Formats: sequence, structure tokens, C-alpha cells
Amino acid sequence: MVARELLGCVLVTVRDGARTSGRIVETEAYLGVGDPASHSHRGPSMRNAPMFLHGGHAYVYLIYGMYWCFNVVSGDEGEGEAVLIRAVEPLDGIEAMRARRGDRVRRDRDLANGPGKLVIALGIGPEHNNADLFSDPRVWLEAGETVPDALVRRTPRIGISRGVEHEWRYVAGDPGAR
DNA sequence: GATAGGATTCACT
DNA sequence: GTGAATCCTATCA
Repeated sequence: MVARELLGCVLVTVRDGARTSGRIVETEAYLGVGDPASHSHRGPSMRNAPMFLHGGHAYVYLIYGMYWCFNVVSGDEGEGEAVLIRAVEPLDGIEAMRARRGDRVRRDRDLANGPGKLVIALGIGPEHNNADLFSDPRVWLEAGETVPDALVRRTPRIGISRGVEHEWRYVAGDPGAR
């Protein structure tokens, strides 16, 4: 499952000349038709169109009218599968992240330990929707340390009301994750 | 054309 | 622990 493989990978962004990166420590898998919690389960639409591209594209959408969430498309073209990045561990550009997140953030690990937070910390926005993570100069993925199975926890997905029976949330066993 | 609700976060009690 | 902020999209009349 791609959501499992993404744990430990490094998400890198460059914005305004500042490079920021974070190690992925929490993900959630969303399938296409058949997964009632997924935006794509009713088929392609204006909003979820990027999910139906081939794997490696970015899907960025607005949630609750105020926060953006970042997904990595994980399926083949037409499948509608994607992985929501829920949390990263800040690596490079921590100063830039603090500047974007504001003074309220005390600990480094609070900079990006949530879907809406990491998007702000890394400077991701709606302009990154549809981006190809293999060729876009603003955002991409790099291989990182593989997280051993012993440190990976699986749990039900968070913040959804349907499809709760699937344990498709993957968390790297990091105490600060949440 | 109108309305309900959401893959969240933060301040406040 | 509870509730508000805020707006786009899908769904229904």
C-alpha cells in the first residue's frame, strides 16, 4: 500500500527561495469507487479530478472553508486513489516554517503535525493542485529512511463519518506525531 | 436556485 | 472538553 511506503519519505518544497522539507510520519489512504470516505467514490468531478490522474500527482483541496489538505495520488490513471499526508516531521527550513505558522507554535514538532498545519508550514496552497511531483520545481518527494514495521501503527482514519471500518491510517511510531 | 456539511484548527471554558 | 470560524462542492428541489 502506498500509504505505508510513504512513511519515512521526505516531502520537499521550495517557495520564495526558501527550501522546506519534512519527513512523512502520518498518512491515510483513500481509494476510488467503493470507499465511501473518499472524495472520488462517486467518480470524477470538478474538485477531485487530480485524484484520477496517474500516481505522483498532487491533490490539494479546501476543507472546512479555511484549511488546505495535501494528497499524493497513488493509483493509476482513472482509479481515483490518493494518500492524504497528515503529518510530517520538520527537517529543513524550520525558520521559514515558524514564520509561516506564527508565534503560537512552541515546539518544532507542532509545526506540521496535522494536515492543515503541514500545508501552511511547507507553503503549499491551491496553486499546487495538479502538480506533478516528479517534475514540478516547487514540490517533490525524496526517498528517506524506511520506517521498520515494528514502528508503524495502523488505525481507523480520522475526521470522517463513513468508511470508518478500514484501518487505513498509518502512523510512524514517533512520540510527537500526535 | 438553495442548502447542508466537510479527510481541521484554535481559542476559550 | 466544547464550539466557532468560513466557503466550496455536491446534492436536492
